[in-house]
Order: sequence, then C-alpha cells, then structure tokens
Amino acid sequence: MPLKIYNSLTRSKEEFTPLHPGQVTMYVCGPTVYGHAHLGHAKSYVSFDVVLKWLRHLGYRVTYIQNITDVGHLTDDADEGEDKIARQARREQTDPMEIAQLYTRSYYEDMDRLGVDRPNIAPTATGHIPDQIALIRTLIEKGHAYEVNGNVYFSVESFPGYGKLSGRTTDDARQPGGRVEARSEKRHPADFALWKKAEPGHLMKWESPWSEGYPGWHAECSAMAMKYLGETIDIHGGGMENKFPHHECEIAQSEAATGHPYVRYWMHNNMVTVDGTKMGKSLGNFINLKDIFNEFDPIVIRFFILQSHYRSPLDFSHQAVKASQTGLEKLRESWLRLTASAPGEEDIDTDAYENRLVEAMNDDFNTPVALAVLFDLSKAINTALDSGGLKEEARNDCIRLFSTFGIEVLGILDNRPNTVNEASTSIAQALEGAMSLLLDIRQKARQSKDYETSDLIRDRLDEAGITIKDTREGAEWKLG
RNA sequence: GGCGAAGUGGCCGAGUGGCUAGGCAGAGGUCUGCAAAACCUUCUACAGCGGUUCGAAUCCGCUCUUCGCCUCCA
Repeated sequence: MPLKIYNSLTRSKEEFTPLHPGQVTMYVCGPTVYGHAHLGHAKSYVSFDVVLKWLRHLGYRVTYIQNITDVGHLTDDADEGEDKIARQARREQTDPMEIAQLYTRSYYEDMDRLGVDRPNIAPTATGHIPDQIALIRTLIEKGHAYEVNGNVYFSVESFPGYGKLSGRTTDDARQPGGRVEARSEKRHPADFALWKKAEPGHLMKWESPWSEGYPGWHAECSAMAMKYLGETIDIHGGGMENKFPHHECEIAQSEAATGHPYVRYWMHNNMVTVDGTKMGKSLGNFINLKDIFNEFDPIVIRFFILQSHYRSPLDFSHQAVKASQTGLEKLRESWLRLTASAPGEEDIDTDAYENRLVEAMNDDFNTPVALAVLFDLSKAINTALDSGGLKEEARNDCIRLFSTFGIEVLGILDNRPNTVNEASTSIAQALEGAMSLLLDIRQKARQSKDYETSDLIRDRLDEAGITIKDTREGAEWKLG
C-alpha cells in the first residue's frame, strides 16, 4: 500500500505523490516564542517529526521548514491587544528581541530532548519583512488588497476560494465573533490585515510603502514558505486551531498572489487536553515541557504522544503517562535482550511484522498501530529468547526492524542499550570492575544459601540506582 | 448561532460490515531461594433509540453528551 495522507482540504485520505518526484517540500507552523514550550507543542512537533522521518525513510529528499514567529501579533484585525512578545519583554524588563531569542533557544532545547529533528530552515518573521512587504505589494497590484490609513487589508470578496479549507463559505460563518468594530475601516468584516500601522510606543516596527508598522499575522508563513519552497508546496502542517483563520488566510493571500495552488496536502494535528479540556495559555492549565521533563523522561512523553494518532485529541493525565512509561520500559527491555542475545534455533516470521509496520505508517502515519506491532514483535522475541535464542537471520531481521522503526522512524528507542558498558571512560571501567566483583560475591553467597547477604547486596545496589536481575545466564545489572 | 471533531472495556488508546488491536491496571499460573524480568491463561467494550443488512460497535436517521474553532494559541 502506498503512503496515504489525510488531507484537511479534501477531508479524505489521499495517496501521496509529491509535486517533484523524489522530493518533498514541507512547511509546519512554528511557535511564537514568548514562553517556554508546552505539551501542545510537543504533540504537534513530535507528530510532524515522525511524518518527516517516515518520508525520509521512504527515500524522499525532504526540505522541512518550520518558522519562528518572533513578532507577537495582536488580534489580526482589531486594533486592541498588545504584541505578545512586547508584553513579555515588559514583564521581564528586557528587549523584545531578547525574549524572542531566549525562548527560541528554550524551544530547541526541549525539542532536542524529545528527539525532534531540527528543520532544514527555521526562518524568522522579523528576518523576512521585505519578503512580506513584497507579497503585500503584489496583492495590492492585483487588486486583492487595499490600503486605508496606513493599514493594508486583504479583500476576501476578491478571492472566491476563501473558506474552502475551514468550510466557512457563507458570509455568516466568516463573521468575526462578538467583537465586530462598529466603525471598521475594512470593506468587508471578514477582510484581514496584511500590514498594520504601528501605534505610538509600539516597539517592533518597520518601514513600508504604507506606514511604519508591522506585518499582519498571516503574512509571514506565506512569504517564507513560498520563498524557500516555491509557489506550491507539498505538505503544510499545523495545529487544528490554526485552520481558521490562519491557514484559510494563508491560502487566500498566497493563491491570490501567485494564481497557483498553495498547498497540496494540508495536515492538521489535534489538541492536547488536560482533564478533558483544552490546554490553553489563557486558561492557565498548560503543562510546561521543562516541568514535565523533571518527572518523566522526555522520550516517555514522546512515546505517550505517539500512542495516540496525530488527528485524535490527546488527554493528558499523570496516570496515562505513567502507563506509557511502563509500556516503553517493556519495549526497551526487549530491545536490550535482543541485542545482547546469543544465536539459537527459534525463528520468527519477520516479514509479516515488517509488512504490518509499513502498512501502519503508510496509513496516514498510524503510530499507535505501529507501536502495537512493535509490542507484538517484542513478545515474539521474548518468547523465542526464553526458549533458547533466535536464528542468526531472524535475529538480524529483528534488530533491523527495531532499529528502523523504534529508533529511526519513531525515535522511542536508542542505540545505547547500556551506556556504561559502552562508555570507555575510566569511571565506567572502574564501575564495571566493581560490579563484577559485587556480583561474584553475591553469587557465592547465594550458592552457600546466605540469602541475607545476597539480598543485602541487591537492595543496597537498588538504592544506589543499580538494578540486579537474576537470569538463566547469571546475574545482570543496569543503571536505573 | 455558524463551522468541525468525537463518544470503545477500570484507565489510556487503535480499528472495522462477519475474523485477537496494543499498552497500563486486576486475577490465576510457569520460572525463581525470594525478587525482578519474561511467558501462558483470564475478566470488564464499542453512549442511547430506531432503521438498512443474512450479519453492525463499524452504514443511515434521531436523541443525549463531550470537545475544538469562529479572539492570540501547537
């Protein structure tokens, strides 16, 4: 089965074929950097990280762009509100640019820990003001935008396709919510700002043909996506909450400017909820990644996220993550045993597992099913190893499958089953020697049925963070 | 009000017109000096009411409930 992707635009799964054979252009809406990343960011970027990794695994050369929004836009069309980054700068008594840099670093730090690959290009909005101005100029020239008092608006009525992504095709549905400004200078209530004139005291502002001001909320993504990826890009991803108005406006301004389709496959990931309600900055219930990483290994969080589908909402609870942690531990254990195992006579039909894994990933990146298959495979491996070991070929195939899917594609396992064993530092070697001695002493104690001593050794080591396991082949130890 | 998503067993969470999801937790067992790990067996399902069908948790309709978007948000 070929790769199928659920396209939000057509609301159906479609076979994926890139515009240019062998190459994929992909753009995912990045964060607005005015605070530390939270679980919602994690779900989004882990999901798209797997998309990226799977596409690369399939052999595509993927150009992946993720912007950094370092202009904290207000509401897109009202005059009220304050620039988020400027506000944070005021709170922290520093410059907006420092805020943007600080939280950009923080963001990458968290994403690195989650095993998320960095994008090929991470353009900033402030670094692309000329490109946004050029886009706006084109729109004015083509009659899709108009200027009023130094502000520039996109004319929704000039673009018939407006609403095709979100299903808001009637005037009624496009009406902004309760806060329609009575004396709006816009021609149509749904028109959105491309450029805003800076009010007095506004820190982040640039020269433009219309006023000293700043770009509207939607301009940056269109300008940067098209600058680096061309007028038509293969995949554009983002959170569901951005479908309307953000992505709808992106489509309108991009297609109006170029006359070409903007995005071939729109992908939207679902939200993280906490106790059944949305995690929102304004609700104050969002969970910081740095906080949660104190409690759980970041890879556990990654695994937790991948245990549900990217288009499903994910409900966070301590209990659920805990369950994931135990589950992941099981896979790790199996992976460890496998790599350390000696050849035997047992066989496993690895092709069947591989097919299921490929099918799952090709079916709109169904990571929960892929993980379920890995659990099945893990059980088969454990059973085989319990009965004396795997045949050389089967063992190699299993290692390959775990490497490909567990490490390379899903990123939930690593290549360092036992970091101490592989480390070459003198400390590691010393520990290795000391452990060998302790295990020998313990073994002697057990042989003479001195269980008090043997259990003491085990308990004290456990307190020291070293776990002892008695297996058929003798005692084993590991950190943690 | 408009647009959209969803209701699965104790919890999380896939899937589907007839055939085991998976993980966690629970019960029993094998192994073990005891643990741990592993393996085996096992218990709780598809919101409700109608309809289509040989057969529906899966399709259709209605009802109830939840969630998201319509204001910045991954």
